[in-house]
Amino acid sequence: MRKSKQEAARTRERIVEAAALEFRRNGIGGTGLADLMAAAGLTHGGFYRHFGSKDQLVAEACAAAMEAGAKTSVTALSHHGKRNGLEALAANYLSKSHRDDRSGGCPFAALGSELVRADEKTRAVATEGLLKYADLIASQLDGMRPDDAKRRALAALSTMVGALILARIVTDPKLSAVLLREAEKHVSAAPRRKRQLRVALRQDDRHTPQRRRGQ
Amino acid sequence: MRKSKQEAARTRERIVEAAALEFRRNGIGGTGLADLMAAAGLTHGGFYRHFGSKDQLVAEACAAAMEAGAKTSVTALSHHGKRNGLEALAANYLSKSHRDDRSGGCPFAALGSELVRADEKTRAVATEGLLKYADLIASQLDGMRPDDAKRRALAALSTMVGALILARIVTDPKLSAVLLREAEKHVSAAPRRKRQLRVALRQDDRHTPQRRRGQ
DNA sequence: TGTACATCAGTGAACGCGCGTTCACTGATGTAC
DNA sequence: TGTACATCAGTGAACGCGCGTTCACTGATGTAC
Repeated sequence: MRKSKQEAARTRERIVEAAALEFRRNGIGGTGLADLMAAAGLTHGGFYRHFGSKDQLVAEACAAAMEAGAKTSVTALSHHGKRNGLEALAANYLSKSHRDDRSGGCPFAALGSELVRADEKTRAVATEGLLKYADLIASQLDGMRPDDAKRRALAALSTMVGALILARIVTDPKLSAVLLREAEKHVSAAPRRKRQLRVALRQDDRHTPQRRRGQ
Repeated sequence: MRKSKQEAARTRERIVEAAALEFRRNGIGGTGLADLMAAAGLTHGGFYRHFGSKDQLVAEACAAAMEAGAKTSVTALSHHGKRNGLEALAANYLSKSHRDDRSGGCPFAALGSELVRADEKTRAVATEGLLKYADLIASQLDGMRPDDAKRRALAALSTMVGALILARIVTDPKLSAVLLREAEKHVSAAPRRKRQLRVALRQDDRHTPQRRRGQ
């Protein structure tokens, strides 16, 4: 029953992809290797031909989920309409469809409190993914100094992850929707508001010439 | 070996309190009933004299953790110095000591992604806790219409929960600190900024008489 | 290029282990008279 | 108030179960000559 190297490599990828889905759907602790291998179309015995332990798969599946999440966001960016990039990202992330699709969504929201207790390797992978995602957000914050943008991106990411988790926990659908909506407003409005404030204050300092003229 | 009703009631409370700690420390799935009963100074056999199932304990422990979390925040409010209430709450929640004390901290941050998969009863308890906590935050947002305050409180809570989870996952201590700091700035600065903006715009509309005078 | 042999991907049974849950038992507490 | 009995909090062994992991086995693939 030996398979070719090519086939074996494809099998391995299939296991990682199935794991990335199943871990996010049922949690890491809630997903058994037998179920997982079955989801990849295999029996559980073959698992250790590809991975040294479940923990190793966890790290790889986490990396795959991070990659997929970033890809989804890039797609959301390229497909958005008149809104700016940050608003498009926030609207996509804080949508009801994302809330209701745990297995295909953000790994931080799906696995957050399990990742806290994961081993060093997995947490390092998650850290790298977080930085990549933050950079993606920061790249959409034009008109800010790069390090300001990055810091603001981290705050935006915190808000999005927190809101998505809370929106998934809550039993009241209305409250769930409010959580998503308010986070979206908060995330996408803040930078504009800041700019607006800066403008307002500058006009104030300089005595708002345009309005003066009209007065 | 029968114990008096009073003693039994105290035992029950001890189990719930131990569970509230252990679940947050090791996760719900990661905490066995035997460990838990041992932590309460008992053997595991007696568990079912007090609870119908582990799930029932999960719901009660979740409620207890919510209660404790709210209490901590109220304490933080009463002990704060010159800062306003929201800043005191955010500083307390987003402190390194909270980050490093999972077992005594916010249940949403400690159990977030496990609560998503918890049963209806537990999620209802969590929902109630969330609303209580949001009200507490909202009560510190003076100068806003009550429903605006409540909505903003939900966004602030999302940011705090998300930031704390991410700060706990991340392997880089510097990044962890930045996550906390930026979230704190974001949460506690936003309302003030908004007020400032409103003031600036109003002054602008009314032609800022004071500044004019000095001009 | 053809042959003989080693490799190893995948199967399915089995391993020890810890889990949630059950149960017979103990003996102090609570209750009925 | 005292006595006899039922209750039941807590113990410790045992239950079936699913977990991660191991292993003997199969047979197609890869390799050495």
